[in-house]
Amino acid sequence: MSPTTNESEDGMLSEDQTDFPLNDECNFGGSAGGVVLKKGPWTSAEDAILIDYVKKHGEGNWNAVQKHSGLFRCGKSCRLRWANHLRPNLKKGAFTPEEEQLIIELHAKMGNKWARMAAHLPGRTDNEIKNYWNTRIKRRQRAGLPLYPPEVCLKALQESQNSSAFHGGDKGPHDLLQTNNFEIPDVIFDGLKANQNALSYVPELPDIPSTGMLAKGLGSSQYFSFMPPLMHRQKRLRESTALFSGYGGSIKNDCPFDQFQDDTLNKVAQSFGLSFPVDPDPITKNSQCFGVLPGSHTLSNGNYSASESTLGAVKLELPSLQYPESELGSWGTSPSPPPLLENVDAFIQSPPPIGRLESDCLSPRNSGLLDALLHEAKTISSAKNHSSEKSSSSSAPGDIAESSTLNICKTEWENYGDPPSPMGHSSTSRFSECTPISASGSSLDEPQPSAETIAGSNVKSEPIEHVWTSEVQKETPQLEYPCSDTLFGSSWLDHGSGFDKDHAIMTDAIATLLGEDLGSEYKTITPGTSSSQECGLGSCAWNNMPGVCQMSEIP
DNA sequence: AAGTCAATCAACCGCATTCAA
DNA sequence: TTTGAATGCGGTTGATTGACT
Repeated sequence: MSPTTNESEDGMLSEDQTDFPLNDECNFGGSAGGVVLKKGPWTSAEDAILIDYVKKHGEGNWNAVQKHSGLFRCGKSCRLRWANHLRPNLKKGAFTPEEEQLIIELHAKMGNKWARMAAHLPGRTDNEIKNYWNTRIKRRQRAGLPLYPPEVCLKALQESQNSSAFHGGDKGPHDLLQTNNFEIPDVIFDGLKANQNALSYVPELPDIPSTGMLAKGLGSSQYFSFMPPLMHRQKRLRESTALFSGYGGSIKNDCPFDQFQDDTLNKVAQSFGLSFPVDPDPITKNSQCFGVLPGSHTLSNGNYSASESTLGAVKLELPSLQYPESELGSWGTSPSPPPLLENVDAFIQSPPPIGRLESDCLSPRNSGLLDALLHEAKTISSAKNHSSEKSSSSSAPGDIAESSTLNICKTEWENYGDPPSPMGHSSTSRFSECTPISASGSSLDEPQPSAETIAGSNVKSEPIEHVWTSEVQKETPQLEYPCSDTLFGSSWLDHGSGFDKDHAIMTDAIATLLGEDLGSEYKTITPGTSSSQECGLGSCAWNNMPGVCQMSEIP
């Protein structure tokens, strides 16, 4: 596309481009010194003026351009034009395959840090990269393809682990793994594994950086199905704060979940940010799952537009969930799921410590990712199950405060979560999407490999455009369901009286949240161990999911 | 050939950060 | 320390183009 339009123009002012109102911040209240600033495409003459100005004065001080050059453009526009089109050494044309690969890798590590990514691509601009990426996302989403090729995930993972191993979580020497301010040391996960039983509670974890998300093992392409709605991160913070301010602020004291009404569910649904890559009718199913009525504005508010609902569209940007360090500390806010289920275990198996509840309750800054999902599930469900014994000392610390009012949440969840097929999307794949994939087609539901296994050569790379479909899952002859001890952490049952109950609570809540289909695929492993009557969730098909509705049957 | 739709790209917009007065 | 301007960044929008029907 030509960077300029109307080459015949003199580049100064044209009637049709200057008579509209100007209202952005670079217009100095609509004009600069009474001069209406021009907007719209640049002309070659304007380019020439700008180039000449920069030659004389150098870059910067863009607001002075208009004053000194007679160019009726605001400083921001000048800067953008220069940076994106006029500065020397800009590389034009399509991205090379190498560049594309690098973009993918960088995005897997950085998220939507276009400027930083551009720094790794000489001659390319952040705008170019951003446009490319957005186009690519749309394309892949439309095709139902995973966002990240498996090899990218693996590479990221390996690099991360190398970084962790050799640098103890410090930044590796390779800038590809350069961390932003939001990245937590990889050692945290190591510590989680090592101290899984010792950890009292995971909320001590700071925000899991999206940056390291893939690198930390959950980089499965399928993972993008859990991508939260993409918002400007500051907006997210603000909005989520506002979103839950009614809860967060009150939760400390009263946890007034009487507010947890229908719109609350909508909000929680938003916070989960669930989307379904190939779900033919995600709106409906999401709605069913989360109690969002079809047609509700909530989904669109949650950045799921009807037109793009299938995939959450461009909003599905995984690693960019990066919050300032100042925002870290509440595990429930973790923007990313833990890389492996064993880390999920660590996240969900331990009861919250006293004093953490306020930040954990309903996870003010929900990631929409699995850990948050699980956490909220646990929180909600715990409320129900503990409500009658909130004073019981057997309850895990923190549960007490959750109890009574959260019960309302659960009730609401049940009200909304009971439709026979809340998600219409295999919950097996739900979990699969949150776990590293063995590209050989083996299911993620297979016994969860260690991070080392995933990182290692055991994992065969798939073609970049590998499609993760239900067929792939079906190829897996058996879904060796990681049972409760694997999926949810053995310590659930190992920690004494409170934990087996929590275990059931947790899984029950997951069932409530995720819907019915999970059971169907697990049924092949432990068939017929339960019937719907066993489940208090009515039509909940989780009855077929061992370790969920039949949790008590797990030894 | 005309109309429609999707892809692409440039530019805009709003917000956050930085920095100097 | 405060304030406001300058700058940077990321998300979004709208125009253009090309493919398809």
